[in-house]
Parts: sequence; C-alpha cells; structure tokens
Amino acid sequence: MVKESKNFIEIIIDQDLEQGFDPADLCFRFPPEPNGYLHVGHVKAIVLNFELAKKYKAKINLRFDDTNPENEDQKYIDAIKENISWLGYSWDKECYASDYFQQLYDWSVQLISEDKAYVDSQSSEEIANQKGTPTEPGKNSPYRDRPTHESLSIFNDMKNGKSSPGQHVLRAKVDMSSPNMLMRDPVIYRVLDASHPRTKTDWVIFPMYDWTHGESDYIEQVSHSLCTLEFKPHRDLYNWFLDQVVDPKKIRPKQREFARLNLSHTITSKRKLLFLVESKIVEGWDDPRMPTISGLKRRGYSPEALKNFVKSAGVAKRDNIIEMSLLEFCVREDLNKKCNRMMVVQEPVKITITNLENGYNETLVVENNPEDPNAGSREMLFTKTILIERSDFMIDPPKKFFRLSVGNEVRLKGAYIIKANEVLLNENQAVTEILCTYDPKSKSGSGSEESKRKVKGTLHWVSSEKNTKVTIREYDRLFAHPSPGQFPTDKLHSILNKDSMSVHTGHAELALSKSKPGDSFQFQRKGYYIADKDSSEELLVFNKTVSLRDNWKNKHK
RNA sequence: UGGCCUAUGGUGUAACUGGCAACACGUCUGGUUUUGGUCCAGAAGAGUCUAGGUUCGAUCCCUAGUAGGCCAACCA
Repeated sequence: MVKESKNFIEIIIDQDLEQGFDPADLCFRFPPEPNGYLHVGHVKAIVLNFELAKKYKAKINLRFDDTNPENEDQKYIDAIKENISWLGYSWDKECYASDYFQQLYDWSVQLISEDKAYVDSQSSEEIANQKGTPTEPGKNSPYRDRPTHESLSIFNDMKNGKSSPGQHVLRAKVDMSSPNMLMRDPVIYRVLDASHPRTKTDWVIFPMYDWTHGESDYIEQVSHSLCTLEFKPHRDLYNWFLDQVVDPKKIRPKQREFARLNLSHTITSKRKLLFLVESKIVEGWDDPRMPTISGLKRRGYSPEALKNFVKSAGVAKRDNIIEMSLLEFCVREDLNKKCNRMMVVQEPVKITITNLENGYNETLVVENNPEDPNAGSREMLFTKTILIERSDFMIDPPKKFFRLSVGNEVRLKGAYIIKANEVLLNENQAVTEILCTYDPKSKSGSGSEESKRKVKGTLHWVSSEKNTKVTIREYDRLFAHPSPGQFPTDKLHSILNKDSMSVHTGHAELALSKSKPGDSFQFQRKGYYIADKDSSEELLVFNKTVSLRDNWKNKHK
C-alpha cells in the first residue's frame, strides 16, 4: 500500500501528544465554502483531514464556511456533501459558520468595547490607499480613534439594516505598520445586500473569513486546523483573534499549512473552472474532463483510486505539480482488480472464416476477470463472420508486429486460433475483408494439445452477426500546456486542446448490453470505460476512463 | 526594495531531528502471460540550489547568497 512514514502534520500532532495533549481532544475539520464544486485539490484536503481523524480516532466536522452569501448556494452544499460521501467518508458534525453569526456579533461588540475594533466610514478605496504596501507602513484611518460608544451605535445600526453596503465596515484595531499586511486593521464585518442560503435576510452584516475561521474552529474545539500554504500569513491574525476570546481552560486551535495539490495539465481554480463551464468549453461541472470530483466520478475514477492517488502524492510544504501518470497509474491499479472484461471493437474490419459453414454459431464461455477468480464467466457468440480492430491487421507488417497478417496466426481471445489467407481490398487499396481459416482443435479451454498452442498475438473480437452498438466517448487532457494554472482566465482559450473529446461507435459483445450507468469495464486490450448517465434503452454510452498501458504503441510513436 | 515560506533523480515524497540518499510514478532491459494488460526480475537516473562555517562526520545545525512561492479583496 502507501508508505507509512509520517508527514509533517502527523509529526506535529505526535509532538503535541508527547507534550501532554489529550488524544481525546483531537478534532479536525474540512471547511469548504459552498460557492462551487469540489475538485481534486479538495480531495487532498478531505483525505488528509478524514484520514487523520481515522488514524487518531478523533472527531471531524464538515463545516461550511458560508460567510459570503453572494456566490453561495444550497446546491453547492448538497453537491459537496454528496462528493465527500461518495469518497467514502462521514463526518461527526455538519456545521455552518453562519450558525455562529450571533456569537461572532457578540464578540465583535466586546472587541469594540475593549477598544480593539472600530467602525470605519471610509470607502473601500480610501481604506485600501491607507493600507500601505509590503514595503511601506500604512496610515491610520481618521476613524481609528472614534469613540467606543459611537462605533457601538453605528455597528448596531449596521446590524439592523440601517446602513447600505460600503457605507461602514467594522475593523479590528491591530497595527497599521505591521510588516504583515493582514494585520493592518483588517475589516471584520461588512454589510451585504444578498440573501444568504441559510440565514436568508436575518443578517445583513457578514463576518469576514479571518474573523470567522479561527473563532469557528474555537467554537467547535477543533484542535488542528489545516489549510493550504497561501493562508500562512493569516496565521498571525488567526492567533490575534483567538487571543481576544480564548478561555485558557478550553482547547486553543492551531493553524498549520500544507502545500496544495497541483495536477499537471489541469487547473484547480474555482474561478477558472467556472469559466470553463460558463463559456461552454466543457459541458458542465461534471464533464468527464473536469478535475471536479463529479467530473472525475463521471470519468470513471473510483474513490479508492483517488484516495490512493492523493496519499501517494504525500503532504509537504513545497509547491508541487504532480504528473498525471500517477493518477492514471492509481486508477488502473484499482480498476484492474475490480472490472470485468468485455470485448468491444471500435474500428472494425470484417473477417470471414472460410472453413465454417454459413450460419454457424457457437456459444463460448469466457472468463470475466483473470485477476479475480470470483468474477465468474460469461457467454460469447462465435460466428462465421467476426469483427476485429482494423489496427490489428497489417498487409505489410513491421518486424515485431504480433497481430494478424496474411500467412500469420493469432488467437481470438477465448476462442480459436485463426490464420489469415487472403485480403480483399477496395479501389482505394483499403482492406474490406480478411479471409481466414480457423483451427477447430484450438478452442480455448478445451484442454486439447492444440488449445494450448502458443501464438504471438491474441486479439479481441466480436461476432459481426450478433453484436450491440455502443457510443464511446474518449477524452484527452483539456489543456495542451503542462501547467495551465499559470495562465490568466482570458488566455485559457489559447492553450486549449481542441481534441479533448471525441465520439466513436463501438461494436460490443452482447453481454455488455446489460450494463447500467456507473458500471465500469475493461474493454479488453483497450482501456477502462464507464457507462454514462446519457445512456438510453437503445444506446449505451461509455466514457473512457483511461487506456491500458501500451508498450507497443509507446515504442512506435 | 518589507515580512513569511520553500529548495533532494524527469515528477512526487522519504531519510530514526548529524553516520556517505530510499520508496513510488515515469523511462529502459529481460522473463511470464490466451489482454503488447497484470505479474516477476533487473537497470539507468540525484550526491541533496550556491558559498562559507560548526563537526571525526551534514540532506539534516549556523551564516550569507541565489531561485521560486505567498501577502496590499468590504473573497475564502
């Protein structure tokens, strides 16, 4: 399985434990903002937190960081919960930052009373101008020394809807000359004219992230609050806010930061993902090319594969870009064990077996999965005319071509050995039909001497008389660039892979027609495919998850 | 011209907080195989950003550089 060496977070936790922290007090949380769909980057945060909870037998909350109603929606809350459950995790408590609005408000009043917060009545531009730059200190707001009772009164008016958005904000009184820009009197409350998915219009003032997050951790008694590296500068503020309210007898949460996961050839910015959806570059949030959990699921990636992927990627503090090949390895590894095999011919060429009478048909029994003895077997129909993959025959084969050519033998998987005797071509010299003879004694599994005969190639095939047509959608990377994340949204178009999706027709063995959306198969010698929700009674639609490893193709490219 | 973080094979992560760098993916051989899949065996590939220092000994500690990242939203 995955390596057992500890990551730096586990080392920190173990140290805390050694120093006397009660293991029963360990508590984690996964805190998404419900303003979009979860993606592969979130999978890392989910797995990190939930696996930590599992390992240390600790509690873990799912907390929606719903402090900005402008882009938040109940549909995202629902989708996020569904995604996490699909990954196989369950949380102890389902929490909402909005449930703490009253507490946060009360604490804010306390802050004002203690002269640690004030109402600023300047515009956001004015406030920004006074903020200084990373190299120059900021200037105090003219409202910084506004009398406490005045701030208290305006803040109360804000809460009661008596001020419009932008008119006043509440700011923490920290340090306008701090080298950390976040400490320069951060805004902690603003007035917003938007209906919140949960509190609706009960509240018109909304707490900012920094003021909310640490206090929410504290309210929930989260012991280790894990977030990504870009929040490192927020840690000072996180601690400052905690200092204002913390009861020393309670658990004081600790923020620690890890590097986010970046996957080569894909983007994980919610804004850019939204752009792909809105500009119709993809067909929706669950388009199989999307790195969203819903997209990954629809593409055919299993929860186990995804979890194993982020576990093998590890947790550290440096920026990284993980190669797609690792993800692909993880899916193949998982699917290889679990998927039944099926035969599907995509670009067919007809074979006629000349030493079989017209109308011949024989039912063969074929094993479902050589990796799983319990997977059983299925029946396949063998007839006088069959279909093989056009690429499995060559008129003028190169030296190490193990497949069919005139004068050569191959085995039809689960059936007989055939030999090609003659090719029929059309006026364009394209192959229209291959005439073969079969070796009747070579039947698979018959136990005869001939059935064990070795031939270099084995082909998948399907009866040309009895098969079922299916639609196959093949996907490729969405971007031609290995790190599309570095491009701004308006440049994304220029690095798009125009051929990221193609649609084909496949000729499948009859057994496949029983599949239901969500069923995954290995199409023998091709790859892994999952039946899509777009399937109908008449026509099954499959999405290609990933191809099989292919040494032959690699060498000949 | 501020603060903080990071720096190990192509990629990612390790190395018992000082004892001449390991694992996985990828690549390349060979074997097995009724999937050019799987499986098995093996190989190549870094001497740990640079320069000093401490030490018998440094990927690990110190100093100074260099490179990359993050921070100036009434976003999270």
